[in-house]
Amino acid sequence: MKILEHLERKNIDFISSEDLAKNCGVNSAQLRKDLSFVGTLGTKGVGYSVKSLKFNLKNFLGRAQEWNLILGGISPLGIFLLQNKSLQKEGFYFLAAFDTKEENIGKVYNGVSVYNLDQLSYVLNAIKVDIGVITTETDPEIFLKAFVEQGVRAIFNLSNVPLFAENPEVKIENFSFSMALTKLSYFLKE
Amino acid sequence: MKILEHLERKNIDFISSEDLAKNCGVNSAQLRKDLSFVGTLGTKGVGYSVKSLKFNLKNFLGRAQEWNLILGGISPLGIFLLQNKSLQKEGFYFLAAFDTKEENIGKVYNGVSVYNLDQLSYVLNAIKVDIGVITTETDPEIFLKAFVEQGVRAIFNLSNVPLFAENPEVKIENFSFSMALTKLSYFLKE
DNA sequence: AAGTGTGAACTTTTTCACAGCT
DNA sequence: AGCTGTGAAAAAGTTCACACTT
Repeated sequence: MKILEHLERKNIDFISSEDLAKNCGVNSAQLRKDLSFVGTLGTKGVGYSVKSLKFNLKNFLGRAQEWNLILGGISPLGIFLLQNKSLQKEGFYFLAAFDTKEENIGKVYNGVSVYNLDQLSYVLNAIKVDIGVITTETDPEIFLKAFVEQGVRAIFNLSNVPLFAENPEVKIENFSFSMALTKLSYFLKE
Repeated sequence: MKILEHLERKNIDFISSEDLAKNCGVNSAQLRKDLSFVGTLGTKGVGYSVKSLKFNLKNFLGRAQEWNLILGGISPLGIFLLQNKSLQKEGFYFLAAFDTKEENIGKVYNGVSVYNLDQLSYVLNAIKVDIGVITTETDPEIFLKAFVEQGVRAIFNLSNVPLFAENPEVKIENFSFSMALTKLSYFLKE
């Protein structure tokens, strides 16, 4: 996606799987097979149109539309995400934030109000939410449970404790900085 | 790791691969095979000692020691990382930050000074650096190139453009919030 | 009895290689 | 001539199932 935009900026209109694969750090057959899963996107003897590939990929990945998010947990990372405008540019909008600590309730970050987690079902009556983002430092399970109970089917978990969904209807994406850095520390250690 | 600490807090001393696998959302045979790669850690008929497993895993993953980081790019995310104390608790220490914009040079965030990228080799004379963290919003390649040239072998790339190392001696870990959220948007789109 | 460690079977992913379109 | 789309082959990863240890 970002690579295609990069190519677009360089005014490259068409690209072969070979060249694109090099940009992505993968094998060209791999890339062709993956793209063929999206649809018949290339032209034999020519390659892929950067513009149309971007369009098709965007649709396929669900990035042609906008998505509504809620935040669980007013941590430094949570506040960072609310204040950061770049996710909005990508089509991801925070509509509300929730916390359990009384001192945080009622605060407003970049136009997003913080509600008590108790109010979740009440607030979700008024808005349609696609993704719940959990950034609390303690007890992420509380937010997971509450979000899933209220019908949120996609969870982005940025707390330090990895979460796993028993319900296959719910998709959880886990990420933590220390986990990512651990992969590098393992590499450095040989 | 975090799961083991969680168990420790619950005063669980020994755990079977079956139970631990449930906590990790994986198959128990998988878990046993993975752990056997680390060493002979379990006791037949009993299971794994949580404490000793944590110790062995920490060593294996290179997390028994501390690591020195440098930051490339004074973006909101970069400033967040410098100010956030939780990575220090995990043994990851930022020693210096680099930027190309004159207005940022000389600033200090949480005790970490911002230098001009030109000064990289000079600064690295004085300190040993393990991991370069790139958080710039534009031209992450500039930082990648400079870091790798100065012998940094592990790169954590948080810019929006994924990076790939041609040199197999260098390990790059890519992450972006929009990429992670895209996985969820794809899931929601079916 | 309980539960590890691990070969063997199975499944998935990746790569090769080439027929066929432009 | 150049490059895609895709079967077939190879490699990698996962699960089963059980001998063996405490």
